[in-house]
Parts: sequence; structure tokens; C-alpha cells
Amino acid sequence: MSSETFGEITLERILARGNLMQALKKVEANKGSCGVDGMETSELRAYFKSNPGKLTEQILQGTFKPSPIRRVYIPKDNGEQRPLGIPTVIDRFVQQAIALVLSEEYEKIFVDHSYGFRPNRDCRQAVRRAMEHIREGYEWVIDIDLRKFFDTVNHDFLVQLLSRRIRDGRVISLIHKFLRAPISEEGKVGKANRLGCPQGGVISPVCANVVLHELDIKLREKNMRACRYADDAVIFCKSRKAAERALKWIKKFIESKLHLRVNEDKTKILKVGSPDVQFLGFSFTTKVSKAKKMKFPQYRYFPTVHVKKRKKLKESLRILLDRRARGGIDRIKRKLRLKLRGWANYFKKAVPISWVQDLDSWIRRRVRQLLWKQWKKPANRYRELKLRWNKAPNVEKFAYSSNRYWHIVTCRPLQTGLSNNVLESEGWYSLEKALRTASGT
DNA sequence: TGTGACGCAAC
RNA sequence: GUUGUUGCGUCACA
Ligand SMILES: Nc1ncnc2c1ncn2[C@H]1C[C@H](O)[C@@H](COP(=O)(O)OP(=O)(O)OP(=O)(O)O)O1
Ligand SMILES: [Mg+2]
Repeated sequence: MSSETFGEITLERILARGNLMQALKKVEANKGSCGVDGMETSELRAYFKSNPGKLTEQILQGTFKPSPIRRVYIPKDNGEQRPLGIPTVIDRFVQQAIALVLSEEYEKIFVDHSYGFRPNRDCRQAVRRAMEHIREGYEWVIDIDLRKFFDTVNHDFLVQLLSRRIRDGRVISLIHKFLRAPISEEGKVGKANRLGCPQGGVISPVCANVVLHELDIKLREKNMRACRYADDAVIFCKSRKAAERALKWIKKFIESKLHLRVNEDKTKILKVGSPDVQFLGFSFTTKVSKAKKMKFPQYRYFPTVHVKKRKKLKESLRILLDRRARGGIDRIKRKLRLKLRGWANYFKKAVPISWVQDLDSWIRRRVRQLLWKQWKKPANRYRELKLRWNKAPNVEKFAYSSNRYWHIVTCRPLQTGLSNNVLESEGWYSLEKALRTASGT
């Protein structure tokens, strides 16, 4: 619990040998790409060892200057672009050292309903907490999202908050320097940054939590049923009226006190069962299988995989199982298994079985297409089919038929020769199997 | 029990 | 080409 008191955060503690070694390991393990200076993570250890005290001395003397941040854009799920800010590996190393200490201390004061970017906390716990509120009759939800969250964090306010807990001015100054690091885009270095924590900065997540901790405190003070993961906060109320009242002051608080911007489009008040409610990839539904209802008759709402996330998985499988897919069959098999395992492990019990069956038969259809294309020549097709289905009638005739894949895979010989069982025995994974192993049976 | 390689998810 | 935090999974080594 938060019974422990906030410890002293000093530069010496950040630069302690053990802390630096731990930070070094983490940067290396990430294997992230280089910053503006071109130094790779694989070169960091050698660099650090060759100049043992140089870096720490610079930091202690206050002469250390972070390098500019390399700007890279990556696509977001909604089609927009996400501006990353990639620090040099040296800066990531120093930031790691800071972040380890910051996180350790702030963990002691962060509130229980905050889940994002925090150790020993995951999405499932956040969703479980949300479900508890729903089951206690709080069926109206305020879904809050902040506009360009990291990029709009106010430096002065953040520094002010950090100063309340960190008495060592050198630490504050060092963090401030990292925040002000300029952006380098297409070789051009811009002016010192005045707004935001870089998406890609090591200390950014904990800084983000430090800012929204103020909101957490306020919500707890007012006895709100809240659940926050980064800038995605859901607050549960008993009525639409209550939700509207709450949203009014929350908005005001976020914008005027925290200097952040509420995303007007994505922020909304809805009944929890609405498909527009998405929290960490889940939505909440009353429409579940009879078996589930029988098992939990006392419950009404259940978490389920949000439709957008189902589509996202299917889309990525479509690319993986494309007829003109790159790489060999074995590689595709392995990737499919890995992907389904990982995915199933995250969503586990929230996946509706009827959808599992739909998806699995869709996967098998695409696998059949893939193999049919792979075998190419009729003679090959004959051989491969016969190999799998000895007692086949008409295999010969069928193997020499046309090339219209989608139509063909629905025909009997392929369905039998490449039946579900045959596909499974040849190592083709299914979501059903992934879910079975994920739930431990 | 601990370490490191790969991967999945959330943001 | 893709950074960061966090959680989990699989495999591997001692
Ligand atoms: N891949 C990532 N790498 C680094 N930081 C990330 C990544 N994804 C999300 N974040 C961090 C930075 C974001 O500001 C914050 C909230 O994510 P998100 O709401 O998706 O974007 P956003 O708040 O920046 O833009 P938007 O205005 O679209 O909501 O989480
Ligand atoms: Mg946002």
C-alpha cells in the first residue's frame, strides 16, 4: 500500500553503481535504434566502460547536456501519425537511471485506481476493477481521453510537482534539461522544446503519471469510481445526470489546473454496454453465451474483445496468410502460432466462442488457399493431396482443375484432404487451441 | 531460482 | 524504417 513514505531522491542515488548497471542492462535489452549521434545500443557498454567517470562527472558538475531528440513518425491505429522522440542511447541510459529511482519512490504515493505504466499492474487488473464498479450498479461511464497527452505536458507544472517531492535541485535540473531537449527532424535541429514529454523518452511515462496523479487524488477525494490507464480514464456513475455533473468539473480541473487538453471528440458519457465504450481493448456486454450466463448468474455485464480489436487481429492475419506471403510455409506456421498465443493470452476469457469458430474457419480457408498456391503445378497438387488422403476419389481430376483459389478451397476434395484435423496435425494453429492453452486446460 | 532471446497486449 | 513504460506468454541456458 501507500503506507511507505516517499524516500530521498538524490543525484548520488541515481548515479550509484548498481543503479547505473541496471539502467545499462535495460537499454541494451530493449535493442532500440540509435539517436541523432548514431550510437547503437550494442556500443553503449563499451563506450561507458572506456570513459568510466566522464559521464557521471559531467552530470554531477551540471555540465551534462542531452542531445537532440530524433523525430520519427509511426502510424496509429486510427490512421493518424504518432510523433516519436528518440533520444540517443546515452541519454536513454541516463534517463533509465533516473526513471528507476523516480518510479521506485512514486510507486509509494500513486493511488490504487491508476494502472498504466506501473510495475506489478496490468490491463486485466484495470478491467477487473472497472467490472467491480459496474457490478455495484455504476452503469454510466465517463470515458475521458486527452489530446496528444505526452506532447502537451506543461514543463513548468511538471517541474513544480516534482519539486514538491524531490529536494535535490540537481535532479530537477537534470530532468528539466531532458524535457527541453530540441527536436531534430530531417537533419535540422530545432529550438529548445517548451512543451511535452517526448513519446519515446524513458522518463516520460512516469512523468505523465506524476501529472495525472493530481487528478487521481481529486477523484479519490470526491469518492469517484475511477480507473485510469495512462490518459485513458473511465469513471463510473449511477446515472447520466451524475456523470454529466462529474465530467463538468473534471474537464475544468484537467484544463485549468493540469494544463492539459481534453479530447472533446473521444471524451463521452455512455451506458457501459455501448459498443462505443472501449477500455484497454475491451468493451462491456450483456450478450454472452448461455453457458457463461449459467456459470455467473449473478452478473449482467462481461468484458469482451472490442470489435475494433477483432478486426485488427483479422487484418494482421490476412497479411500474414496472404497468398503471396513472404517466406516459407514453416515460418508462416510459426508466426501464426506465436501471434495467436500472445493474443489469446491477453484477451483470454473475453473472447466469444462463436467468434472463435468463425475466425478459425476463416483462417483454415486462407491456409488452404496458401497451400494450393504453394503446390502450384497440378502434379504437385496431386501428389500432396494424395499424400494426405489416400482413399481419395477424384483427386486426380481435381488436382488438374482451375486456379480460382477461393472457390476451390470450398470444394470437397480439398476440404477432406486438408481437413481441420489434417491441418492441425501438420502444425497449423487455431485460436481455439491458443485459448485452450492460455486458460491452462 | 535466476538470466536472456523472441513475441503478444495496453498506452 | 519503430522509441518508451508496463504486464504477460513461449523458448533457451546455468
Ligand atoms: N507506441 C508508443 N510509444 C511511446 N509512447 C506511446 C506509444 N503509444 C502511446 N504512447 C503514450 C504517448 C501518448 O501521448 C499517450 C496516450 O496515447 P494515445 O491516447 O494513443 O495518443 P495521444 O494522446 O498522444 O493522441 P490522441 O490525441 O490521438 O489521443 O501514451
Ligand atoms: Mg490520448
